[in-house]
Amino acid sequence: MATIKDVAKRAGVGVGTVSRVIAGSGPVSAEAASRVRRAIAELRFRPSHAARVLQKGQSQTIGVFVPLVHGAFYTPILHAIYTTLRTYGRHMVVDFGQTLESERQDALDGAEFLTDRGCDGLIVMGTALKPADIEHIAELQPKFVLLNRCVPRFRAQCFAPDHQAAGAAAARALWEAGHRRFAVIEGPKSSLDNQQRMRGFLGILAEHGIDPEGVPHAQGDFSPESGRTAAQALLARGRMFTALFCANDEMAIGALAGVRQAGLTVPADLSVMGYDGIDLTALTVPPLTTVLIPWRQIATHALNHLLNLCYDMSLPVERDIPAQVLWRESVARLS
Amino acid sequence: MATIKDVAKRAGVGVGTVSRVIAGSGPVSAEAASRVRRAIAELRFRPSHAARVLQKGQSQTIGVFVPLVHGAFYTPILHAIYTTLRTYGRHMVVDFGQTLESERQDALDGAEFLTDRGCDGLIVMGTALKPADIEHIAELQPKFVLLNRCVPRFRAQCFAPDHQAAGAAAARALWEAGHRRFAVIEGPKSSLDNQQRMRGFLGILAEHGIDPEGVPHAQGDFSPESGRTAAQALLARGRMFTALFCANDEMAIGALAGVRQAGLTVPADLSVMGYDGIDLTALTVPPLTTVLIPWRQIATHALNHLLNLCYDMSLPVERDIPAQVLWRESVARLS
DNA sequence: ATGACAAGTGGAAACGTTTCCACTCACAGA
DNA sequence: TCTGTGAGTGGAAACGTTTCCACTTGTCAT
Repeated sequence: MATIKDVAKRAGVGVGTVSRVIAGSGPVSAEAASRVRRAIAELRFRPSHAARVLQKGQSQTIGVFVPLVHGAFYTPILHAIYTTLRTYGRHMVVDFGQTLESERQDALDGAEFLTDRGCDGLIVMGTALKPADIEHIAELQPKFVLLNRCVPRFRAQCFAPDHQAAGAAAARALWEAGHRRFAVIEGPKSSLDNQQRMRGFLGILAEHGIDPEGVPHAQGDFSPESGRTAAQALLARGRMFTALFCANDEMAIGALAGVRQAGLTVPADLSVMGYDGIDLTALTVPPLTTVLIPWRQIATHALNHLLNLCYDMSLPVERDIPAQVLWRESVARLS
Repeated sequence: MATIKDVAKRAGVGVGTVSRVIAGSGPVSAEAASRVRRAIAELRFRPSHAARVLQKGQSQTIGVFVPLVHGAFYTPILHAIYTTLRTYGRHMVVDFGQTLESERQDALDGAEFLTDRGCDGLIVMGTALKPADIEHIAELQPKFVLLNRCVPRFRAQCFAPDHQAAGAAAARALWEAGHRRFAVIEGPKSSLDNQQRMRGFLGILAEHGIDPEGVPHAQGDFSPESGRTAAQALLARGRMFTALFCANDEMAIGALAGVRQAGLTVPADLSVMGYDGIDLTALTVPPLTTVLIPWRQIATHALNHLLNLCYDMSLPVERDIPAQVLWRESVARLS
């Protein structure tokens, strides 16, 4: 591989000049510049990224950690971040967790990995992170934002939807449609955002005099398959409800399959409601009513904040983008 | 940030000794080793990845390019690669394309990006790549494997399923179930693997005396939404077929929705068949009959080959893992 | 005693950049 | 003619590792 010295020699200039041509910094005569550019082309010279990072201590790269690769939830967010980053000429390196159970350790490892790679800033997703974990991340790389997790200590760096309000909105929509008997499929206990939306949902029911303890619930792990089995388990106990609220869309999609396997039809026999608003919900059979969380926007604003932090930019940063209920066919209007 | 020199000073040894302790190479007395380890812990020393790569010319990292992030197809493959890599203590850096149309340029850019980052080897997915593109990649980084694309020049580095055989298997299954009138939803023209499976599919029909030209077909872009509109377009021309074959599962999922919107029921009125065997097909309504392509295994074997290339390992490498038809409920047996 | 050899060690050189400083011109103003 | 200025330039130093070579010790066989 050709180095900057080879280029300098071939162009008959010093290394400083070559560097200036490449970076576009400092003054270079037009004649020298063109000789350098030719030499670069002839030698197929590509600057060594490692040497650059070592020297400059900057890599123009943002590191992103997401708890899972597979599944339909995280990748659109990744895509939004990636697209934005490209428009600013920056790069992205991603690290993934393995399972939801190992999320905490994975996130810590991921933060180490990404920091070691010279990332100028970090975006960390995950709701199972304890405050101590976040302190640890902050120590590794103070320039970071948290997605879907909020801790007081780093409030300014936290970007998360109001899950409790969104859960409440779901309950209100169902109630207004005439539903009075409910069941829920929860996400994993470790997921703080799951707890929040369930609190919001059950809180509204309580306002209407329904004891949260009396609401049948099953637990899944956010995967479609877990939604299917949870729905079947719920139905096996007897059909004591008209509306089934799921903690995320993927489980709701599984629930749709589970309900069908139980010989029931959605929404004639049972209504199903999801949460998140992933694209696929528009194309299920029947199309899924869900709560649209503006994940892409939230991620973009989190990224903007991080870019401001890392590169002294002044991109607009908005918080509190509201969720909204997406009415489709999987919920019957009983009234 | 503490450097190796700081550690050496604090431990009262030379930098060489510290390096040997960290790498576990060369002889070090137990006493010196423990002093070094303590100094490392006290100073919270983390070796600079950039300096290492610069010095060693190796990064223990494999770069992966996939044409798209979002969508359900690529991420399980990514997950499989990632998991395998971790078991060998290696890392992964991913780069993504933006759209299917820009795949060629994206792949080239991706290969540059990943090579610059010091990746020891590359896995490149994408079926739109021309031989010249691949030459270009080979020049950048000779240690690479191609996933889902085959060119004679680099035969040993190519890992792809036999799409033609798999397409033929789909047609045979449909024929044996008694179907005689067909329609297809194709993928984009630029996708070579789409062409292959269609050739396989239509070839079998031709063997049974059906003129491929007479088979109604619509075109999608592999996305669910495009499958929905394609199905509707096909149906709008009149229901002249009993079985609809889709070039991938995501379009098939969309087709399911499209058929429903047209007021028809799957499989009573119309059978739908997918291709790929993504996990979600087990949970659609109705569950989707599809051709299971062993993507995870293919990816793993491609990775094994690459690891052998990069790190002188001797992992087993298998090719020609057969596809198989996954019978579910979306296809009616007419006979 | 002497030589051979291995274990253990320190530090210089090298990896390929960027940055900074010192230097040379050419030219304008006095 | 001299002086100041700024454009243009070359090259040394620095970034933080690994590797290699040279050196000191200690042990063992002769």
